[in-house]
Amino acid sequence: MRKQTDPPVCEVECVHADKVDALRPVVGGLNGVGEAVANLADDTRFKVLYAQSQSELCVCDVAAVVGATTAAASYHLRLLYRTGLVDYRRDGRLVYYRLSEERMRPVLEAITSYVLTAQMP
Amino acid sequence: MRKQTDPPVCEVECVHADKVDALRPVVGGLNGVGEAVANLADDTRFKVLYAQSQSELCVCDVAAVVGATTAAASYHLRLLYRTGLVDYRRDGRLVYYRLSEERMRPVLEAITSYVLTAQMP
DNA sequence: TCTACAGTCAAGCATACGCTTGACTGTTTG
DNA sequence: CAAACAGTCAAGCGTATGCTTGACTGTAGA
Repeated sequence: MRKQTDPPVCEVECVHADKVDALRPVVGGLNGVGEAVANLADDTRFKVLYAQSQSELCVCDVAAVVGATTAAASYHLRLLYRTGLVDYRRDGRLVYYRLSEERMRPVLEAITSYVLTAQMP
Repeated sequence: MRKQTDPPVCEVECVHADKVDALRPVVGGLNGVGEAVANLADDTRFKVLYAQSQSELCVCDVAAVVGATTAAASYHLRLLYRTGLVDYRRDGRLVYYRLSEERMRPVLEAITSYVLTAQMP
């Protein structure tokens, strides 16, 4: 409960209760969105994931494509694997990763499209 | 240049030069994608931006919708404004923010769709 | 003019993150 | 078996980030 002496904070219903009431249930369903998006919120990691949405690649190739060390590439692949976005298979000395969460593909496409059109003149 | 004594790092062309060569130019065009996505990579900030893609809102209402203090809402709105994603207008004591970068809308839709379908049984 | 309120801003804290480093695992080849 | 190599992992670093706090600005109404 809020005390009378608490700092002024707009509470439950504020200036436009209609809009707020309409939006709150929808926005409430977005819990966890930040964590989901965080998997893409880094240049190197986004590139890693994008590359694998295009082609199955070994760690070594991933590193070459995104311009990172194999340790850094492995670090990002591990994160992506732990969150279920990529899967891997071992073939001799090589480990091949690929996108396993196909539902992520439209997100990748929307973002790449956004970034590429941003560079237009 | 790499010295012979450097740690083993897969360099320019690695195991599958064809795939690497095909992907590198595309991936190279994605510089800055992490910074762009970082604007969405937080629960509160994503909700703030999503709410404004649906309706023009004052800071107070934004705070109520996402469940944050006005200071926190203002903090996120400032970031979004500085990166050009939202704009604002003053009306009396209230400040109304709204989505100004319409190209972001498909990205928001793709991500919300991804998050909402993820919660399906 | 005085009070109240919406919003802003800067300082500071606690935490999280990306990457390097160096040691280690597992596999192939001589 | 030994050497070479792809990849993994944990520790540690510098830095960035989200949010609180408290002071401040600008506007409205009594």
